[in-house]
Amino acid sequence: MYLEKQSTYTVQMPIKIAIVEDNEEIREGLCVLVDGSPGFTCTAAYPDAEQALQYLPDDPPDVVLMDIRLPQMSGIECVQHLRERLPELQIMMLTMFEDDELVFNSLKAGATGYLLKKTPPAELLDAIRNLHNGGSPMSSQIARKVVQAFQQISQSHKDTEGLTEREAEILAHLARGYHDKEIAGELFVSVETVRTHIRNIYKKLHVHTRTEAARKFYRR
Amino acid sequence: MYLEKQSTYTVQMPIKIAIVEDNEEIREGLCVLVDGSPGFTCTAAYPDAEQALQYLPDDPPDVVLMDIRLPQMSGIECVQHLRERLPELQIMMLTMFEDDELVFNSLKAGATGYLLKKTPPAELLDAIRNLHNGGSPMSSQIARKVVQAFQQISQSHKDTEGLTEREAEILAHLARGYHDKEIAGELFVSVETVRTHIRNIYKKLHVHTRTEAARKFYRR
DNA sequence: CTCAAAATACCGCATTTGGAGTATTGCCTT
DNA sequence: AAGGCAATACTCCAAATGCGGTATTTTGAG
Repeated sequence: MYLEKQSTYTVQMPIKIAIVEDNEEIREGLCVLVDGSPGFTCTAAYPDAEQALQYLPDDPPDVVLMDIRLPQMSGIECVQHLRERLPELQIMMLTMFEDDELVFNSLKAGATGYLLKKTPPAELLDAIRNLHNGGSPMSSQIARKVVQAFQQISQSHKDTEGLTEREAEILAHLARGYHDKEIAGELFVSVETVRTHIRNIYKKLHVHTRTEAARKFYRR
Repeated sequence: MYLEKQSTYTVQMPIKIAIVEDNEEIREGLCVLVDGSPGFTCTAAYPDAEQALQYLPDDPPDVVLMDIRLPQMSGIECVQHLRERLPELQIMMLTMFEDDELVFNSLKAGATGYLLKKTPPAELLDAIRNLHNGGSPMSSQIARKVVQAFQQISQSHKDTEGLTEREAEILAHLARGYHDKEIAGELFVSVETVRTHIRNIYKKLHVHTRTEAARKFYRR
């Protein structure tokens, strides 16, 4: 461990925050809240995605609070573009809705936090600190959605059930694009054996080509 | 809305909890904590995965607190098996470590919560309530890991960039396991055209077989 | 020990695939 | 008008694949 710049004697570098929100009341409210809290400073506030994209890169903040429903370009698109230009940027979606699609699309676009607007001020500040610290603050309800999507994607290898160990092994190689010959080499058996296994795999999975088999292997 | 059984006049059905943890001290501690808290009841506590699998289905709890590091069968395997038999079961991993692999494998296996053992009792109880209520309690640090994995999986369709529209269309068909002939039929062009496109796709994606191309299409 | 399943291996044959080259047409952009 | 790209289409050839058999050896459960 070595001493970090700000820990020498300065209290702490405040977390620089930018806000993208079309509703003036909310935007001002957030700005006042943030600026009035020790350890935070609001460096900019934009009423739409276009202005954010144009001016925000000139003075990149640490954290962006982003509304989803914006005029013209949506907050999600805005996240996508911001992330391309400023990969370090941490973005917290701040929205009225807990809609599945919106959550997923926001995360896919590159947001790393997702809170509802009704979140109490103290919690919001906690969450921002948290986000800046490498966490992904979100309600456990939202976390469940993410976990479920994650499970759905990761799992469903159940289609490969019924295969023997060896068959599964061969399917795994096949799915990576190897030729029969290469698989045979890897597993130290003859090509004919591999071919026999593959034909048995096809029967069990009810497919007729290796690409279909691979598809089942990677399933969705 | 209709009246639920327990809401008629009973205070609330306590949340039934089972514990799987090899360390006797911790196991007993959790048991006492849970049983001593209003709204919770500990219905069973097992020192290993085998006993949990054998006896737990006889009297299924609402929530299982599962240690990962167990003698013999690991907690993660145990989750997998429990989930197959009792799909309704909510399982919270309770462990010393915040290791990426362990988190992912736990979630893949079917756990929906993940907490560290150092979590204070009050928070633990909150989290259990939360889990039982459809949430996925986890620290925001762990949530970040999940989000990142999610993003990695969801994204990365960038590999198919550079392809023309037609090529992308053909790749999509190819990846579903269609033969050249079938693709040609679908798109009303000759097989030869399809073959030409496919060869161009191979060049652009730097692959040599359709399975590899499909792999890139489904990317991870 | 015995039976069955799994893994190994081979033959043969028709089809598909991968790779190379060439050519025509239409559509942009300059 | 000219050049470039995309889409279309064809030929030839070698290799890989899919599908039908059959057969031996190993392994594990009863």
